[in-house]
Amino acid sequence: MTAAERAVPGEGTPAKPPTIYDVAKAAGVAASTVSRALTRPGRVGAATAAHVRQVAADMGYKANPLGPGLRTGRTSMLALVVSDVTNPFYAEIIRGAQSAASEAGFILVLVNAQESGRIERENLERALPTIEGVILAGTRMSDSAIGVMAKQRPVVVLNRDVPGVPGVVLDNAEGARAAVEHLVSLGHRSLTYVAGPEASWVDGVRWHNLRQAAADLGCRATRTGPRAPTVAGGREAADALRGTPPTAIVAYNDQLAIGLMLALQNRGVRVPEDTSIVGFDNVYPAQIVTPGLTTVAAPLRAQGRAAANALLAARENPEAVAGKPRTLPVKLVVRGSTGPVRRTGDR
Amino acid sequence: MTAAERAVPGEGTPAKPPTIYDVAKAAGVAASTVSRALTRPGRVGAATAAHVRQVAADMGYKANPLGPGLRTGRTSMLALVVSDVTNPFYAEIIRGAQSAASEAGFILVLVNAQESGRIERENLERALPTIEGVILAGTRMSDSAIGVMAKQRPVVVLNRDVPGVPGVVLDNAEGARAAVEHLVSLGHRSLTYVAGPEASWVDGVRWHNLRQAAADLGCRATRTGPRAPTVAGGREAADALRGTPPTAIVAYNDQLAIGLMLALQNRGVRVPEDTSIVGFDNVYPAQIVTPGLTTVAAPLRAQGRAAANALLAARENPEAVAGKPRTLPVKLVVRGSTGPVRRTGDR
DNA sequence: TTGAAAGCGCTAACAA
DNA sequence: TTGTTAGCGCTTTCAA
Repeated sequence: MTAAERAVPGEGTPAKPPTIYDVAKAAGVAASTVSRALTRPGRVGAATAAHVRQVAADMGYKANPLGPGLRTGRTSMLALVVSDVTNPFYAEIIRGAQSAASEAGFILVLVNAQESGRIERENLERALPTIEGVILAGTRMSDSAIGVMAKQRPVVVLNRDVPGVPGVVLDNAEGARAAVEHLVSLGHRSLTYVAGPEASWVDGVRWHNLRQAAADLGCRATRTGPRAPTVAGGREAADALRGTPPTAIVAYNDQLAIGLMLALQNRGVRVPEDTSIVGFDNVYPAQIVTPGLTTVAAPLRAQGRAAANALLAARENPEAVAGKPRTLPVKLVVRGSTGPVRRTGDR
Repeated sequence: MTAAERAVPGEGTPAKPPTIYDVAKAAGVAASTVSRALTRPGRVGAATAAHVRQVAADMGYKANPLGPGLRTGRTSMLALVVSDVTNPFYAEIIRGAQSAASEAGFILVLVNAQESGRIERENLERALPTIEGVILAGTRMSDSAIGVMAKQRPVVVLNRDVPGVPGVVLDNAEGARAAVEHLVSLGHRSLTYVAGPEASWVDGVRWHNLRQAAADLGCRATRTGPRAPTVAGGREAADALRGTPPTAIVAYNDQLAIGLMLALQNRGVRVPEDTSIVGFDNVYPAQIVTPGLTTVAAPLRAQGRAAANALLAARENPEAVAGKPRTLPVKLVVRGSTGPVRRTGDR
């Protein structure tokens, strides 16, 4: 009986996938022998192994990871938590985590928080017993809640420094410096930072580094916000910028920068002639707006990969990965949204 | 002993989540009683039930779905297959499927094909034994391969008509008609359709309907392509459009339309003054480009939800859902990329 | 109303 | 080298 024959029995009745016992019976050996032949080829007679593998292949047998998972807790599943799947920021992170996971034979469970702490908690709790580790790409959990979870399962945090929990962050200092240097080289002597969410660790770091770099390079830096890290938030920020807008704006992220740019343009402000705008992340839409957005590019996909790999490493050896978060380099991508200062010394 | 105390025992040693036996022992009842108290409150004494629930809550007990999953195959997991997570087209679909799944107490496993049939097959095979059903949002599988899989697990296909497999499609006829009507009302008397991938079911349907609508409304329709359904594909299409571009272009999807628009603008073509452009889907970037893209909006999130719900329904009653795919309405969103014809009768 | 026991698919440990 | 057995966490019989 071939795989195809088994797969299409009556008609509507979904054919159950074959179990290891089906294979064992068909091959005339014990189930443990099948298991060994498939997972530990060395520990079984060559002829038997070949035969078993042949039979298993014919039947289309796939070991159900739930079986051993029950014993060992090894389900070959990882969870990735994002605050909103719809946010392009997560797209490349998801992709990176996905491919690293699947290369290691793992399945990726996507937990979408839908920007709600409650939904995040519910979904994560539901997934938790099933999975072997968690990547927190965007979360509303507190540091202490993360710490508690990290006691139960390996956890890797992205773009956040949670003491005692391994993390992958970006070189925000370098990014801020590059952005300011670029603006200064264009003749800008002051800039306005449009802040993101108040609670955001990254926001604090970015503003700190920006101010630092500005001070070092003789540039005045002011801060406005906080705003939601979205296009809508950017539009609001533009509305709040009454009168003549600043000559240079650095936004918390690309989404905010794009909203800002669109709203300012709508108001008749020319970008970059009147106002230069810089974002962070180099999200996909940044290259699609007109003019293209100058931005501090984050290696998003690499970040996703790094997170998944760190998790897999933590699974093997929980002690090894703790400590300082891993820092990934960033680089400034210059597009059309930044240009030389035109106006001189306005307020 | 409270949940917190159990959660943080030694230090580094990850605390195992409590099993039903832990709860049973703590509550002084049999495991089966715990199970009943938690899942079938009616079939257990009121006092016992309350007590057990209290103890379970204190210990932070969550039933591990893998246990019963082993018996019944009910793992409370659904898989969603997309050809590329990075594609904004899938963002809202993922979100819709995710929320419908999690409302039903299901976990969503994300299978990313990375535009490769091989990777898709590997990832899906790995996930298959674990999951209860599959949503194929974007797949390279053949109709027959899908049919075979549908015999083993409930399957729902998006934007494709696979005989015998439940599906959720868009009202492409209505969409095409709306697009053509809009263009005709602006004075356009001819349009060019830039086709998407050759193998795409949707592409065929869109072109067919477009031609039909154009014929009905006295408009000439020509076709060019096929192109990759991406911004890059759109740029290539623009390059291939030598000489004066058509006065009206309808693209296979928004991505293609955006690439087309950016490349044409780059070449000095004004949109919509020289050329009007219409896309399909109303993907997020469509509202961010300048001018905004006129597009046939698909209820992407609703589609994701509908697919997940159809899958859950199929799980209960496999026979009920087969038959004609469910059709979701679309509507034209008019933005700045379309305008009245300026030039007259150029070839 | 409650408890005891069996079994889901698999593999590790023990026997032969 | 191979087979037998036990047990992972849970629910569902079957008994009490």
